[in-house]
Amino acid sequence: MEYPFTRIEKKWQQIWRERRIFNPPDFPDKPKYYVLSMFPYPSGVLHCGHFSNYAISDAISRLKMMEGYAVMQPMGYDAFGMPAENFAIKHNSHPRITTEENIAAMRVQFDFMGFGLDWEREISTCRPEYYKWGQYLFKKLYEKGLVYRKKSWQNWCEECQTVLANEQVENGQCWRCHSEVTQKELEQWYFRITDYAEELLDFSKLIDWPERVILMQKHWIGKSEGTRIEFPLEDGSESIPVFTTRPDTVYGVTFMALPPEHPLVQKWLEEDPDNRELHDFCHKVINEDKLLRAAEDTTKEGVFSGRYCLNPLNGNKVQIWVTNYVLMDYGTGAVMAVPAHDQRDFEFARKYGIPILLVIQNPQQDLVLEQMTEAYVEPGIIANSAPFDGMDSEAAKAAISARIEELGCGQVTSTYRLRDWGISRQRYWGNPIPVIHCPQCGVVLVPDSDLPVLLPDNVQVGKTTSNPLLSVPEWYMTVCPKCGAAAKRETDTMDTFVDSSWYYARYADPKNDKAPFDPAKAKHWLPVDQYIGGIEHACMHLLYARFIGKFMRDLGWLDCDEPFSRLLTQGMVLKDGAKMSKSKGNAVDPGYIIDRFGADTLRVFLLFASPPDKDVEWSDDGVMGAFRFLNRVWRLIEGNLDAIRRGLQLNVKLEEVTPPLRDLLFSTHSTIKKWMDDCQNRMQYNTAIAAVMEHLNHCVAVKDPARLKDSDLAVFAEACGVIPQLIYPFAPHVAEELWQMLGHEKLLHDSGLPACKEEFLQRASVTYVVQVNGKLRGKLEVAPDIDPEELKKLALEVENVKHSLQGWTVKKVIVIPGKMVSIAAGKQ
RNA sequence: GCGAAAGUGGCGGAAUUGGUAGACGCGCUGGACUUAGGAUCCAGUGGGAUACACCUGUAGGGGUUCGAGUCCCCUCUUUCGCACCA
Repeated sequence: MEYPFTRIEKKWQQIWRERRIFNPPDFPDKPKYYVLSMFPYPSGVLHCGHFSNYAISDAISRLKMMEGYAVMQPMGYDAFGMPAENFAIKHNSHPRITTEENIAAMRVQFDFMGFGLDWEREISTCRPEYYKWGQYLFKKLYEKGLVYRKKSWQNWCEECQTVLANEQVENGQCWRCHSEVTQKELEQWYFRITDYAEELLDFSKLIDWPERVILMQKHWIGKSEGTRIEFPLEDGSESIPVFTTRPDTVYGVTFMALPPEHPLVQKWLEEDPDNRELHDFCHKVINEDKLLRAAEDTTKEGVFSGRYCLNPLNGNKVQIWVTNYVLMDYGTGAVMAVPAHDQRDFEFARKYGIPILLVIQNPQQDLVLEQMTEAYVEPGIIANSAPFDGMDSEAAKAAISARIEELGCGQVTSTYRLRDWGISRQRYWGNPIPVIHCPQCGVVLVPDSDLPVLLPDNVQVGKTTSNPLLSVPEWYMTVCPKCGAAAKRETDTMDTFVDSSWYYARYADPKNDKAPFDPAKAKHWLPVDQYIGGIEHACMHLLYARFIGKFMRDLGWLDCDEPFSRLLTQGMVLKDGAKMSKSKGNAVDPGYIIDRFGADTLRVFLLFASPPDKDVEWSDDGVMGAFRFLNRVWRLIEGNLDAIRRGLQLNVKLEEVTPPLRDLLFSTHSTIKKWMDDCQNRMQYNTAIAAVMEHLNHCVAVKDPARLKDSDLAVFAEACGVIPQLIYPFAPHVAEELWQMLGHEKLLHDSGLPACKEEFLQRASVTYVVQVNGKLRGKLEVAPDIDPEELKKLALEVENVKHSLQGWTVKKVIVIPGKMVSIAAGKQ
């Protein structure tokens, strides 16, 4: 017989809805707990990965409710973006329509699972009431000088017909469609995330973020400390700033390396239209595949520009080369080349016969220039550097930097690998950038009263090769809000990561039509206490959201430094070792599983299969195992209902409990203890469930419960009676039903945590293991408070121990309280 | 190349501070029961062996320790992130 999961699940979903247990007020009288899962893109289907994510967040949420918190667990849709646009093209429809249809379809699936979500707070980023405030936020950023426009070489995805931010390029491919990313020169809007680089490196306010994610962000931001030095051009007209982490090698500079994109190089190209060599080289390199050009094994190439600059420290003439190995967008976009002490410069200098000058000597073994096959990059003793000779090179870094600052030709500084966030997208289905381009006034922000800039509906989606909004003149043709002249709207839309960089705050006040949210409400609910999502967003969404969170704090809208206190990166759901996907044909339909075994079974399976942060390997048999477990729980309680209900009225009198039930009593309380530790401290639900299974096995083993004497019956009833509480976070529907059957009035979220009573954790006897030289040789059942000396004596008298000690001499006996006696013996 | 994490039965995974390796589940083997089910219950299940005083075993090799899956050194493999960052 299978337990009636369909009836039960429907019933409790309805009761929860009616009692509004998942709809906390704005200012609850209990302490708050904010649980958030990264919102999904509305594809129309929830797959196993979603369910695994939400099963985890729902378990946390229900646990916190039992613990007495007012829990908010909202849900919404990351609805703008390329996939929606492509989906609509494929179905010959409009993204607005397909997106809303998909949202409706997904809502049904959410409901089937019975997740404790507050649907009154639902948001969808593609609705004007939401994106209006994204535009407002853009304006705030602009007003604070954190938005600018710049023409430069962009990561361009031909397939998606749009640019991509650096974070969105993976191994030279688009993060979404995995087609090759090329370079295109475009004028783009940027958010100055680099202004927050230093603060983004401060991870101290994050309580439980995976070390891995912190490390990834740290590397991504890539702070490096060094010195900025100005190298004046020979003619004195201007100077080239460089950034170096090796100021100790300045005297060894023999050439200057510039990328073709460098403004000075661009200027020279204009001045010397006839310099074919330079023109050809620059043209070739700029149009080269960026990935290829950046590859480490790409041959270093360059041409001499024919110009010189001067080393500010000694006045030496320095050749200026245009090369393919310097990046325009890192540091100052120029490198002082020290071939003796930098491998790249070394290779380049050898290839083009540029002089090499040793300025650091290896203290172990003198370097001889002619014999060097690679650069010497280790610290050493300064040489050929006039006043600094003989100094330790590490000390010289500071000394030479100080000298540079004294001379006024540079300063100690830091530079970051992180670039500003390019947020323009040449796509239709996104939030319009609230800007008007006026021929007279230039860039003009759309006044607040005109927000939102509504996305027009009548766009020829997918038919254009250029920005789709350019096909709607009646939309982009407008008048300048300042001077009234004919003007043109910005036709780029915002990166969808802008939408998701502040949504967590909107949930605190999702229907506000006067502001993005009421700061008082947001300050109450934020930060998010537990955030859950995939690790793929480590350097994208999670970095952007931290940045915008800090910005909103600086506006006074929030009072937390970090939007997400705790982060859990959940694993993927795999089948046959590979990520489930429709294209691979290995996807499992969660709908079928729910129909056949119920939502609780699916949840238990997903949570039991592995710890939350590890991948889950799908297994049909595993689902059966979860189903069997819930059936066993059902049969235990339903089959002994009268006895349990009777026993729950009785008190446990310890002295009257018979030994087998004494063990069950211990099991009840040690299980509660382990369960609490696993759920609250370790966030390891697989072992929490395993502990309940083990306890269930003990309960089931009790024979003829109805005939137990009072104290034994009380123990049995308590043992069984606590199980609904223990499975509530994982299988809430069946838990709630059983809890009600046991006669409880309150719902489980309001039942408090099960109590572990220390006095029942005392056992009548303890098993000690006896080891001889690390090998298990016997066991002892003794009183828990046995005298150690007595215990040693007993251990040495164990038959098997005596036998294995024959011909050996005992050297030491070690007692590990409650666990073992270890005997060290030697040959004598 | 650099950085990080990991490697435990036939499988998913336990072992939290160095203390009985393999909890729990799946699968498998044998049995019981049966209004034959995707049922339930009982027993067994790391590998050996001369099968209850044994040996061996956590990728491989060394080391520390009374005791190592856990700590240290070396090697191998896998996964992930970054990748000319000056």
